[in-house]
Amino acid sequence: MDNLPSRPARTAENLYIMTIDELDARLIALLSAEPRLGVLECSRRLGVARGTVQARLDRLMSRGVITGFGPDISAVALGYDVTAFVLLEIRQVSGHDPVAHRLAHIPEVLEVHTVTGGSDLMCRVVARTNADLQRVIDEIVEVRGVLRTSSIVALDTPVPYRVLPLVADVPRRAMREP
Amino acid sequence: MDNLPSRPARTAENLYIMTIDELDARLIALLSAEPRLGVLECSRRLGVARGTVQARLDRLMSRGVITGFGPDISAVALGYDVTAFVLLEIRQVSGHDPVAHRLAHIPEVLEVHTVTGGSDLMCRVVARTNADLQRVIDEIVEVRGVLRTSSIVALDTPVPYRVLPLVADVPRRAMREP
DNA sequence: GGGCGACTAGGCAGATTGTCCACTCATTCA
DNA sequence: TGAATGAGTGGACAATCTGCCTAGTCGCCC
Repeated sequence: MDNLPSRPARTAENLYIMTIDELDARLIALLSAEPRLGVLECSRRLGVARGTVQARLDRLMSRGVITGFGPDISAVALGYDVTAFVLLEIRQVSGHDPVAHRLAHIPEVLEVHTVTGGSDLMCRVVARTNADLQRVIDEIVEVRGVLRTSSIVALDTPVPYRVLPLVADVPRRAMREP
Repeated sequence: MDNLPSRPARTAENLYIMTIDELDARLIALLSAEPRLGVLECSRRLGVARGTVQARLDRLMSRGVITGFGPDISAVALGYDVTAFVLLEIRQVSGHDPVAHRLAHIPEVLEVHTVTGGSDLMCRVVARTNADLQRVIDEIVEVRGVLRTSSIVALDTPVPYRVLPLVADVPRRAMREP
């Protein structure tokens, strides 16, 4: 039918930045909604041949758009009810990486970014309780190279992490732009 | 062999907060490493019977520890190279939720939290370029109820989002604590 | 002692996977 | 214009896995 290839838009290093087409987006949405679907069932739902789904999946994975199908773990279900973002000021001379590397050894640190603005690093941490958060922050402060921290506690998460709207938007945007 | 049940630690509403045991942790780690493994192959790798793996998986899912196996999408691979955290100050009278709801309509907004501190909301956004980030922020500012924003741009992500260390830590912690 | 939950080991029919093939259609390019 | 190329279709194959079931063992708790 419509034979729109999802052509690579540009190359950076050997990493393809690609524009996905509408079928890719539908496939991703379908797999997000019912992740345990097999290739065959996907092809039925999408109304295309099984080989097509297989090829699309292979391409999405080899181009790095889909990085995996790892199980999504709920920290809350494990008893970690408190989420916070901790901004770090660090001793600049030693650089960011050694500090980030040491932060990575704390299990409650789920994510670390180097950032612009008044701080140098920002990390996302979880804890079991507010008191437990104090313990985690203490562990962070003890990391060599960390000078100061300030925390932003997340009280609620009205929009949990999601990428689907973005995925759906890419083909639309590609449509509008030549 | 060791017959440690992963017993529910406490109940909140009808949501079980559970302590997982070491086999659960190994299963999650295995599935994270090779997500497309079937139940049978998992049982071989873990050295337990197929039925056990099946039962463990069912329980982890029904208790909400594993919330799904959705495909992990790389925003970068889709051309969204810029990540930023935007702190919002909002008109308090209208409340957080209406604003969060409107923010949810912007595809580039990947996550929204209500937070403590000087700001009211914090969201994680992505954009294609710095100029594109300006566009996204403009869209956010235009949301009714938003008074002011300040942005923290993530330059690099030395520790990308992960939960595995936490998962591995839970059985250890349960070991230490009575 | 009996009940209960978790685990092992095995069997079975049906469905799915990976991997072929031949063929069509549209686009690109010499 | 005509050949080559890439994407998709529809079908086929053996090998494998799934969902579901049974029976028996082990450890724990009332």
